[in-house]
Parts: sequence; structure tokens; C-alpha cells
Amino acid sequence: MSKPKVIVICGPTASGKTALSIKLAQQINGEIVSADSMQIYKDMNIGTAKPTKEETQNIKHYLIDFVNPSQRYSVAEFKKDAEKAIEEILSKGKIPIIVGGTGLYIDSLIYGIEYNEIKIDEKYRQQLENRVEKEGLEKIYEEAKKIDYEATQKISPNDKKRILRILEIYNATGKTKTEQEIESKRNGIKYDYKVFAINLDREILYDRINKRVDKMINEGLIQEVEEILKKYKEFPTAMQGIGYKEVVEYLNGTITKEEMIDKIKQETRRYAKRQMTWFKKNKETIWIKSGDMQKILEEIDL
RNA sequence: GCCUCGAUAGCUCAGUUGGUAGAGCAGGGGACUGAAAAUCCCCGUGUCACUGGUUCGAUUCCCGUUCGAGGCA
Repeated sequence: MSKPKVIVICGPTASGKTALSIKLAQQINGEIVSADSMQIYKDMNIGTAKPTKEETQNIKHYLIDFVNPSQRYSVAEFKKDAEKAIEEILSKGKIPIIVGGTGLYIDSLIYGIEYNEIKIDEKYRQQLENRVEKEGLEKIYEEAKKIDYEATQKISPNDKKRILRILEIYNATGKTKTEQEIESKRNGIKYDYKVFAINLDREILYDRINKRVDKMINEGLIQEVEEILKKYKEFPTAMQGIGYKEVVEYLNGTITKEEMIDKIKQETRRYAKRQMTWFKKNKETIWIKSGDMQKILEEIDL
């Protein structure tokens, strides 16, 4: 039996993923699974450019709007949740369409990466952070080298997050990161993923980003942030979102409104670039122009 | 009209006591399997406004021109 087909649409912010995917879902009787690390959060609507109820046209969207900004979420959870959603869509006889800009999340699906059940040990992480503070990152890097030399060679000696991750994995599982990664690929890929990436000229993309940011401000991004700050106390990751952290700076009086807007635009541009780099990695990706549904229909051949 | 100051990277400017130049920002390229909208790495040739002169050699000094800013009439 052949594997079920799953369509993946990725692309940088403001490239038109949302509109395209909804049109496609209508056309082929599909439902949408979001692969976006920020749209998962509740109460973060304007800044994450979440599709409105009106925009969704009654197409069911999964993995949007279901995590509190005060909670943590990770690829491992995404992988599990997304596959559950895919199963559910398939069981209805519909076609799953994965849509999003979070490359790491998409990779977890299309490369069939398995994450075993381990919890993030916040205490240990904090311990490591403290040690970096006291002893310096170089020392911790040397330790990581001893545990998993191969993994350290893939990253920079300045990349604190990843250096700590090598130690965390070893601490939690007794296995090295490299061993872990080999195991993670054991099971093979469950579905027949067709990956499409939207490509558009930098200039056009940047123009769209600028307009989108202006629109977000007009639609009340600042108020949105104020309300979230009131409603929740902690933000382990939610406030990392572009737009949100800049508005917080503005509310604290560190920057002016104009500076805030420029900064959001700039950060969004940088982000879009990083996304493009990520999507280029996958050789199977089919590149399409913004809004080009026809090409997708031809390629998927239902 | 006269006087003064300026003209150097996409922008703001630094610099060369004469040996063809470098910062910040913008921009570009890349890495990355459990925080990923995160994290991290790399990248600077540009008629030094134009014309002529002095000089072995001028972006640098001198003459003039153009443009811009300020001042005086």
C-alpha cells in the first residue's frame, strides 16, 4: 500500500501561505495543519498574522491557538500533535495540508524524526546557565567536546544554546546528541510528503513585510501586547516573537514608536531571510510563485 | 553678487602629515534535531563630485567648475 499524500506549503513570512493554503484546501477537500511556532499561542493574533475566522472560510485549522503564552512548547510536542492531526484528517477522507514557516517543525515531519520521551530539566538547565555565568562558556564547550565531539564540530563555540543542549541530552538520557540523532531516524517516514516552498523577489517580499507591519500596528498590536502582559505572568518563549518583544521595549520606554516600527520591520526581514536559507536545504522542495495554486495541483496529481 | 564650510560605500560619517581608504547602520551569504519568530558564524572596490595644475605619484596640495549648507549684502 502506498503512503498517504500530505502536502506541505512553506515560505517566508508574508509570502502568502495562508491565502494560498485556504484556496487549495477548498479546491481539493483538505484541512490545514499549521507549522508555526508562534501561531500556536492563544491571545497572540495580530502579531502572528493568524488567519481570522473569516479568512479560514470554514476550513479547519489544526495547531493554532491552543497553547497559553505562559507555557513551553517544542518540536517534540509539535511532531506528536501534528501527526495526530494528520491522522484525524486522513480518517475523514480529507487531504492534510501542512502550512507554516517554522522550518524546524516542518523538518520533524518530512524527515520523520522521532523524539523520545524526555522532559526538559529546567533545574539542570539553570545550573548550566549559572556555570556559564561563573566559569565562562569556553569551559562548558570543552566539556561538551569530551562528551560528543562530533556534535560540537557542527556548531560554533559561541552558540550557547546548542552547547548546553549537548550537555542536557547527555544528562537526561546518558546518550550523546549524535547517538540520539541516529536513533531519531530509525523509523522512516510515514507519509508521502510533497513539499512546496513559496519564492518571491526580495524587493517584493520586503515591501509586503513593511506593509504587513504597518497594518499590524494599525490593527492594534500594541494593545494586544498590553493585554497579554496583563493576563499572563511568564513568557518562556511567547515573547520571543518578532513584534512582541519590540512592543514590550516600547512600552518600557526604551525605544520610541518609530524605532519600534523600524525594528520590527528589520527583524522580520532578517527572519524571512533565515527562513529562505532553511527551505533551500531540502532538495525535494518544489519552488512555486506566490499564489500559484495551479502548479501545486499539477504536481500532486491526485 | 560676495564670503565661509562641505562633497569619500545604499545612508551617516571617519581617514589618508601626498603612496588609490574604513567604521556604524542598511544589505548579502551560511550553520542549526527537543527555546527555532530562538541561537550562532562569515562578508566592505568605492569613478574618494568634475576639470586642469604641481609632483615620480593626487582622493589628499593649488586653480577653476558644478551642487549643497550657512553668513553678509
